[in-house]
Amino acid sequence: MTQPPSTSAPATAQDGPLPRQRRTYSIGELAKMFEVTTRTIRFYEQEGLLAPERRGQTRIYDEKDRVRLKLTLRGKRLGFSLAEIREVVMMYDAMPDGNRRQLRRLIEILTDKRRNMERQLEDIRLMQLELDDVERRARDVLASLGDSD
Amino acid sequence: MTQPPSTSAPATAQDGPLPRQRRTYSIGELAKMFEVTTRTIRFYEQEGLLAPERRGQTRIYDEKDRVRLKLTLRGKRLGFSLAEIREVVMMYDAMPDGNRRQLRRLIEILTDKRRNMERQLEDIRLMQLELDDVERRARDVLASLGDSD
DNA sequence: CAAGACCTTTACGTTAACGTAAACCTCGGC
DNA sequence: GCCGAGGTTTACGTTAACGTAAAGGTCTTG
Repeated sequence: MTQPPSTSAPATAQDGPLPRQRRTYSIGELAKMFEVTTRTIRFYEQEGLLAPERRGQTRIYDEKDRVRLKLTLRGKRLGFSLAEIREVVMMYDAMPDGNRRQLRRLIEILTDKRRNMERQLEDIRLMQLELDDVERRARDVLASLGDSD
Repeated sequence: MTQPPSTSAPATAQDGPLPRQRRTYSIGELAKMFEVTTRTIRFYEQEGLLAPERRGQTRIYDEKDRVRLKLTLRGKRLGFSLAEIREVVMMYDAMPDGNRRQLRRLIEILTDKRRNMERQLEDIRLMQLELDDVERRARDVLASLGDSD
């Protein structure tokens, strides 16, 4: 282990309240924490979504990196491409000294994403109804199979 | 969504009582209707998600096919793979004469999907908050840029 | 000092979901 | 008769998002 064995991470796969003291993480820790491979994390860096510091060769991730990874994975679960995620993330970073055009563009993108979310909400609602229906039918058939088989 | 009723029945002479209600679609019609390419629709067939009838070489889609395509595309928007979608669709079709094991398996899958939906709902909620936050900041910066730029 | 355990880079492989192109029918209209 | 707008098959190409393997560095622990 390259890390000080002070506190072993719980590896809950979700973000939990981790000890305030531990401000940095190794790539392996993050990988376990979010249940992804180290390859994935390195790939995200290569795609410009993460930029951890280095101690020698070794990557050192801090709280900000961890949050980014979390947001990235959430975006992925919602079907965003890494390119889309990067677009927002990078613009967010460039915001403080962004010019009007960039900011308007960012807001435009956000509005678009929001519309996307709305549609997904509706899709989920409909899909849930579908699933309910199918399951109900399945249970009916199963019940009707009662004593025969 | 509702298109002019262009029944693709040739309406040749020798007309018997044409089954009203029996609307059919060409592949091109469906493609336009859902804003996908014909390639996509053929691909879905190849993957076992659609099974249109044929008149000669030509594919003839009916109402059931259209609904299937709609559900498939909705599933896709929610991040399901075609394999996952097919799994549910095929089990649904095989339901009537399915055995216990198959039905239980189907219900199992459905429960899994439902969990998936729940998580997505939460993800969307969180993502919306994120987007709100970013947009608010962006607007703040934009406002503070008031007279300078 | 050797063995693990963890990290690194480089680079080729894989899968899903189509895109794209070629080469071909077939039909209704001018 | 031919033309354009549809349809068809076959088959190779592409992209995103990693997987996987090789070959090697650095600790630390027995």
